[in-house]
Amino acid sequence: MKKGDHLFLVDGSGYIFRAYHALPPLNRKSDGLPTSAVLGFCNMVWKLMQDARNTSVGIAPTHFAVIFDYSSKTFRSDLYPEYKANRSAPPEDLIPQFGLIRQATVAFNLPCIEMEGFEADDIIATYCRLACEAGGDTTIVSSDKDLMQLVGPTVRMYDPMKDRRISIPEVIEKWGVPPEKMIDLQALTGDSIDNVPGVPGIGPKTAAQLLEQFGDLDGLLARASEIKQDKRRESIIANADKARISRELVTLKNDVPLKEGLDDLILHAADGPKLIGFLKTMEFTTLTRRVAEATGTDIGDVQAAPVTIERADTAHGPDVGAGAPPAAAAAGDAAKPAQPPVRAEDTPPQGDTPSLLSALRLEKAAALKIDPSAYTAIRDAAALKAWIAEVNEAGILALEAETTSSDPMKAELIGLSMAVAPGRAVYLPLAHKNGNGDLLGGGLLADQVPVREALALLKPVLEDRAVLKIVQDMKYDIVVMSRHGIEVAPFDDTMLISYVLDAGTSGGHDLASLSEKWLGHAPASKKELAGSGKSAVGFDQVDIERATAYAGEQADLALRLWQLLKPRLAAKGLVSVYERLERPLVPVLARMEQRGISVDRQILSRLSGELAQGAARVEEEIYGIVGERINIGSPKQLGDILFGKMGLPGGSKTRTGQWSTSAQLLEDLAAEGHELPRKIVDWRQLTKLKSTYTDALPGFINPATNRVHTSYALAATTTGRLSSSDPNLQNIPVRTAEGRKIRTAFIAEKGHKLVSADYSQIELRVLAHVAEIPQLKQAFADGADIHAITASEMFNVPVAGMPSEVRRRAKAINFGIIYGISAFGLANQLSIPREEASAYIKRYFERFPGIRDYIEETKAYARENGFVETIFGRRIHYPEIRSSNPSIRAFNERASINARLQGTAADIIRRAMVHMEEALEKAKLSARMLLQVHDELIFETVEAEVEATIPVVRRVMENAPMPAVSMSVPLHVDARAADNWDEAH
DNA sequence: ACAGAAGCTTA
DNA sequence: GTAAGCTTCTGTT
Repeated sequence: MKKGDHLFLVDGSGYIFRAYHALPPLNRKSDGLPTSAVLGFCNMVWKLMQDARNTSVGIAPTHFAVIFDYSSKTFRSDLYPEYKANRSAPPEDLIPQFGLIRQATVAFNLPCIEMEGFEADDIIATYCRLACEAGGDTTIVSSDKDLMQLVGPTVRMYDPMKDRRISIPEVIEKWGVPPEKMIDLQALTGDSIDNVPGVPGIGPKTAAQLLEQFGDLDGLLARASEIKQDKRRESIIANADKARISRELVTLKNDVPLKEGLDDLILHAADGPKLIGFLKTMEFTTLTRRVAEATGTDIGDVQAAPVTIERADTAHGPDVGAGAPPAAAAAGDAAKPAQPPVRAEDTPPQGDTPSLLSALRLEKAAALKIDPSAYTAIRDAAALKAWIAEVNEAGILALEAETTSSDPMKAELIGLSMAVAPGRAVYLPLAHKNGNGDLLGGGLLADQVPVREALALLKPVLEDRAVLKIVQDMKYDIVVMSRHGIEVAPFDDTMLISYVLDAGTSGGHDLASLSEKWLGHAPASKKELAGSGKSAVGFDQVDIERATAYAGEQADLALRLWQLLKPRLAAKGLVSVYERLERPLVPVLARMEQRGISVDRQILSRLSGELAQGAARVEEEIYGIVGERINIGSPKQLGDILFGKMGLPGGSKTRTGQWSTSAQLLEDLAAEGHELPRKIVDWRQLTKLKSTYTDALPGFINPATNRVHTSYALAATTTGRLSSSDPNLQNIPVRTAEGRKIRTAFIAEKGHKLVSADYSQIELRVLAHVAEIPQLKQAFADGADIHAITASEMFNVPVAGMPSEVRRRAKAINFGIIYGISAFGLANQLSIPREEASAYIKRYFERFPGIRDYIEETKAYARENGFVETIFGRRIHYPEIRSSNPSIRAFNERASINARLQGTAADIIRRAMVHMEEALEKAKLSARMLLQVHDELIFETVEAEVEATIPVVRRVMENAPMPAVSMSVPLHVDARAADNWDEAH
């Protein structure tokens, strides 16, 4: 090897696992032999040999080798017996592929290198050193962090699956340290997969910071006492030995006694017939053809070459432990019948009745073929004007905003897709960029109508009362468009129509699910267009042609679904649910989300500090009792310590066979006098509050508005409730004093107050109304203590002077009814024997026979119809209510009992929200709704109007069922104002 | 990277 | 016993 030569080292073992998991399963057609990893490997090697210049590598190889692990037993196991000890056997269908990939390597005319007692990584390290000494360059084909220590001026890595080059800057970017410090970093962080211990509590971020500060691991260990953070310092001092042994484990050996020298790795031209013979045997038709073309071989001249297929018990692939089960299907076995093809065909839409099926067929016959290539892009103002004329003619317009973010408060508008009839869709690109953009908005692609001009042209149509806009998930588009000064109306929302028709049936209400369900068509996914996870790009980076096909289809599908679904609302008597409870709530919620709520950063930061201190203190106490520094956050480790090492009693197992460490169980142990469980419960509370709330919330403060904007989902629950996410503001702590402090951070603007108004016992009131229970109705009419009345009825004790325990039990039963009571659940809740719980329920039904009737009637109705209804007519489906499995059936029965109550309560507050804005406006009040938490509404209002606002809010909420339904039980709303949410609640 | 389990928060 | 969403850990990369 000489200067200018280039050595490629492929980490064969690493690639096998990655390819196996990343690629869809693939089986040889003739006999089902699994081959996805083999094909991935062959494609990758072929590509590297053909066009390394065209990939991120940029250089063609002169030397090439594929390196494999020989077995899991290496010198490291002697150093540290636990090393890689918890590796399990590879998946069954991967086992035969280890051998095949070695044979593929040989077929490619490439050296296939492995060495007993050493890992592939050590061999790679040794070749790296040799190549470097000879003056050559090296590319390691792998993305394994264990190899990053080898990166240097002449050595880089290449990730073939992401086409990404990893050299010194990329290592620094990813890990915060240069390659030569990777060993020390790994020694500190450890590796749970390989069982490298590291130092507990030190992750990559901390490790990088420490190495920056102290130079290297030895420096750090020598001067560990200087570390300021108590816990960190002690952990490092206590675990110095672990760090040193970890360093030995992760340091790659670069003096492996190799059989093949660098000259043995010189790359030879592919032997066409030999390679094609192998590929033919594997039945890789596309690759076979490509290789044949490139090598000038006639495929017909080549016979498929025999291959050897190893069974698990003979293969010496890495990590195939001695205890690995033999592969069930040694795939070449001729006696085995061919397995079914693995790439499953699209399943046809499911209908549950013959009439639905036939209706489906009719519609599908009527539906035009969906052809994304037929959509066009609007590239100038003249075309846009022509399109607008077409829209006015049609009177309907399906619409979707294409943006850069799923958060509508941050999303930049990139384009609009529009459709006026099935198959007649266009895409209007507005802000697609070429990737070379600068801060001044350069990089904008040519031939796009300027945003301002386009929106000015579109605004009249989008706001035209005579043009119905059809949108899938309108709330998102309302927020985005209103940020551009356009109030889109009127509209229909296909997601909400589906939700009203089909809440509770399987499948979501998103466009892709609806398209598959009703049109039998899987739309192009955004993932395919823009990638996913870290490598995702903004929609502005998608080229306009591909964006047109994708976006046009979205609008086309929304339009077709609307045509299909809208008539069904009337057919099923659900128009008023849609028009009164769903559609009008959309703009209301859009405004609430846009307003957001003010959150005090300083309060949260102070709380975070307090919680951190508290948690650290409890943590030390726990370590003191346990005697080692376990990860308290790991239920697995915790279970082992509590019930194994410390031998605490009881302990049930979860369904995965782990010890249960639930709060309930730990509380019980604490009650028996054990001190450790109490501390664990405390620790969990502190860390939960910190991670979920005080640490996370500041990250949701929108820099532009300085407020937190949650997102409400209208179609996420089965019962009609809303849900809140990003952040979820419907589960902010309230039960404990510690938790409630978080609510003090939710504050009113200066000169304003927060008003909180919540329904009292709304679900029990609904129960009293629908089940017509005289005693409960009377109690609510009298404004009495409902749980005390229940207890008094059941146990014949007077309300005055009632022991709190008696009332508590009655309260649990009342809640139990709402949840579709079971003796098992009640017994759990009250920590009493199941027989006793049964007796309570029996007694309850004797005193309130109307409730038993209500329950039985609900079950019978659900069984008969497959759904239940709220008093406003909302339908909630329970397709499994007739299941032959008793536990599934019972679950559906309980859920349906609950759904009538929870759903009715949800409908009531929806109606209140729909009526609220108009009532406030009429009363000339400036109060604004900010949040909804199922039975509570939170407003912000100027201080001077607080007193006038509360009665209006209360009136709207208490009268919300009217005039649709007149309830026989009064609703009661408590409301108060304060500077923060804690005091207002 | 991502999925699932466990655990915890709310009404 | 009902209805949700988020974080951490774990186990496959």
